[in-house]
Amino acid sequence: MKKQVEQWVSSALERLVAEAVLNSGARGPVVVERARAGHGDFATNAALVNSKAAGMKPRELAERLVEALPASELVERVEVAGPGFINFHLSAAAWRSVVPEILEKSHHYGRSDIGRGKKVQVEFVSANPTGPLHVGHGRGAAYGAAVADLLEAVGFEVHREYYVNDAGRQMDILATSVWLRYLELAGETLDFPSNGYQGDYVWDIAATLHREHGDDYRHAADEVFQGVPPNEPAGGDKEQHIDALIGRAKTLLEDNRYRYVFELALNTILDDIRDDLEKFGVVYDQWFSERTLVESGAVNRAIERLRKGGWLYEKDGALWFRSSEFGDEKDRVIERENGQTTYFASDIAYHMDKLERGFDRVIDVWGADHHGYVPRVKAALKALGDDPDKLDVLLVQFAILWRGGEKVPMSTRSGEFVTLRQLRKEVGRDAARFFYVMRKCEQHLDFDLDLAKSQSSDNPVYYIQYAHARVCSVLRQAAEKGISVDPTPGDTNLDRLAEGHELALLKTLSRYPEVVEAAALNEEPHQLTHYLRELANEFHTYYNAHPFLVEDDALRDARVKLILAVRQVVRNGLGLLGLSAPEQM
RNA sequence: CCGCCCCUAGCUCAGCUGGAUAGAGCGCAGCCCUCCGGAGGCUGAGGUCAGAGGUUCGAAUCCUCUGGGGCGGGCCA
Repeated sequence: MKKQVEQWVSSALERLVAEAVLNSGARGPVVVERARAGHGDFATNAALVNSKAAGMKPRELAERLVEALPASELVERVEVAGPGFINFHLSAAAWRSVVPEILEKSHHYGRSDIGRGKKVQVEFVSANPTGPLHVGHGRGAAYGAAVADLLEAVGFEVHREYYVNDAGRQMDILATSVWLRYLELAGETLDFPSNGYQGDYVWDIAATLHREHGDDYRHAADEVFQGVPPNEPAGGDKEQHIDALIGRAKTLLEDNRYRYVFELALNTILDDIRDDLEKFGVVYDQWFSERTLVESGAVNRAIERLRKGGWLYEKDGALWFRSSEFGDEKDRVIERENGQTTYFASDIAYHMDKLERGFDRVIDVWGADHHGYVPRVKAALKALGDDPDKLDVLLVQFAILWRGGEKVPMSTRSGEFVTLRQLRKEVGRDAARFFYVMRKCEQHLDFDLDLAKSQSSDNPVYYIQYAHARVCSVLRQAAEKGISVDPTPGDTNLDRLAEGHELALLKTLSRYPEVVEAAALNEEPHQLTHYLRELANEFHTYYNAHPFLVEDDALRDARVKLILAVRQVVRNGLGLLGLSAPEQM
């Protein structure tokens, strides 16, 4: 509907240009938008932004534009208002046409091809595989998945990816933690490092190792801790302590056995994460391993490209990247004194690889605590000669859980965090997916667990899903009463839709494609959650005001078609957010 | 100290990228409805858009400064 109005406006503008009233070179941005109450259905600022180019007052130009508009029976009247807005009042027939459109397009209603098949990669979650996902990752998961689905809905070719940090020191700490727990299970007594991974899942992996391999990996605790500097509580440095332990693990287990423990830990956790996300309705096209970047030589290739560009230098025995030349605060190390490349080096290679794969656009969904990282990655892309504007980083703020009016304490360090799995179990997948995307990403999220669980109209998830179930319920009721319902999308009888509630619903239904488009292009799923709540509200209001299964065949047919359209749109919207549309609740 | 983000009704938040009289839910006050699912509906009160300047026909929206809050600032990931 909006597109239709936009066409009328632009054709009127063309006409004035042809008549030399307007200078074609100096046209400002013309916007057509949904008008607010009292200003018709759509409004455009076309006359305001072009008045200078036309050399006449805005209202005067507006009158000329109105005269130049093509005639249509969908328009009731057009008026000039305020400083020079043009307001369109559409006929009821125009709005009614949305019902057959929805019923015909069915689950395609709201989809479009404005993305023109451009390739977009969305990388999200990408949590280190050193433990189960927690509720912080959950928001990134729900947000990234929704953005990806929305972009796909408007015609982009979307590639969903999880970057697996399987090459860093954290993984060594994990493997060593598992081994130490295994030693304890095997009967050794030792002081577990304060910097090691404390969670129960580490015990679980250790138990698997012990169950399947008995004492094969056992070494005496004294031997393990031989020459290891003291831990922090004992007056030492915890980092040096854990690094020394990693060294001992590698020495004592030797390559292949260490590798085995490492892989066991990695794969167990990765499988768990994959399973967790799948049950959350989040599925990836690719799990991209950091290690393959190193092995394929991509990291070295990235470094070489930077070196050729003259963006590298050596200082204090390390290799530095001149990121400050490209807007970063300071230069960054990409290869350490000990010859190891940094995490940042991998990330440069990874983003280089993304663009080499031909994506027109790359979206990273990161936790907001990584925001300082954005300038250096963009700097690297610039230095490599790539276009940094192809990369869009969405920084997702933390979610704070509330239960019983109090913050749920979460300290990631001690392993005392709420896992995504626990959250799912407590509030269910649908509520979790919805609540996570209710706010735009840069907004802190207050996640009210009690509200998410409550089965009341205060809970937006239930309110919306109930609208869907209620339509289904009406249809069941009709079937019980032996009332036949015509499911064909024709427009017969629709002229019986004349109530104010019905007109309001029609207008809201017609807005859905615009909402999906805006939510997708702005990467803001919350626009869709707000819309769905509004639609549900209008439906419930309508339900309370008017009976649908009336005696009058034609009227009943029209109303049933309308609520079928509502059901379809609710279902489509929930689907894009990864929620189910239950037939009864 | 520096950088990024946030500040809109009592609370939680929208505000369609510069438009007309700033909106919704909860809460509060009052009222209606017992009908296809009461897991309702209607009305009302409630605002210096954190503050001050600036940009222009026009600012919650863009720019600068100030205040408050969050998060960062490793040869960690």
